[in-house]
Amino acid sequence: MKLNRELLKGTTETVVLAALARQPSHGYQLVQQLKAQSEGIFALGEGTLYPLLYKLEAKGLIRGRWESGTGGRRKRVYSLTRKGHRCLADRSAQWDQMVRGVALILGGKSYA
Amino acid sequence: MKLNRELLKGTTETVVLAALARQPSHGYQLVQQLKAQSEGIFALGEGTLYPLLYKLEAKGLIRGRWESGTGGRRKRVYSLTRKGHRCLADRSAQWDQMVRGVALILGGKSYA
DNA sequence: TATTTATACCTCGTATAGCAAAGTATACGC
DNA sequence: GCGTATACTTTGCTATACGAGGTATAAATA
Repeated sequence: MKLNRELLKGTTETVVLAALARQPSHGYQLVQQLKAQSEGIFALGEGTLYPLLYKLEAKGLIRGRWESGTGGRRKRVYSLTRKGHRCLADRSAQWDQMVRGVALILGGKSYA
Repeated sequence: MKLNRELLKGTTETVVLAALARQPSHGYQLVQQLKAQSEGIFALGEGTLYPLLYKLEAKGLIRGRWESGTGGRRKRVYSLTRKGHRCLADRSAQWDQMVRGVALILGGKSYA
């Protein structure tokens, strides 16, 4: 099932923060991790993820460090800052509220 | 708790369809119903709702009829079309998928 | 009667998220 | 040497939601 693009908005930041909270990671890896761990729901394009990472870093929620792994191929590994952890907690709570709000309207009906 | 604006994106259409499925209603009434029924989560502005209703009608998901109630104050009452019911079923399923996907990433942790 | 408040609708400009597409560059297998 | 996978970067596009303003009528109140 292809999800409505708009549905993802606002949650993307949250899932990226959550993924980085579990384990520091770099962009290319994140794209694949998120897709795999969410069973294809969060199949972010690179054009979505990289600008998002820059924004999160500019906001001080994550910090990136250049690493030159095997050979010389550089990659930028991001991890959550303390501020990022606080933000994740907040976003997570907001998400719960959101789910609750939708449930109140949809009211458990299936509409199927 | 003030929700991130972006979080609402994509769900707004769904909750409006769901509200109209329960009971035909007009714009001004919908704004208040949604706010009340969702405990303040879906506090849509009129500048959000009215254009949304026009779009839903243009897509054939809802149909509006002018009614002149008490006195001469006109109001436009919307109800779901058959296509609207099908769309709601689809949106509802997408929402469930979405919630499932986020749960897979956030993994039940509280982050609090 | 005059004024305020509530009802009800309409519209424009702005901010921003996510995406597709294109580009750059290095490492690895064949 | 050549294709593929890795890894990062940037640009332009579309769509959504919102704030702020506007119009107009009915009801309440002073």
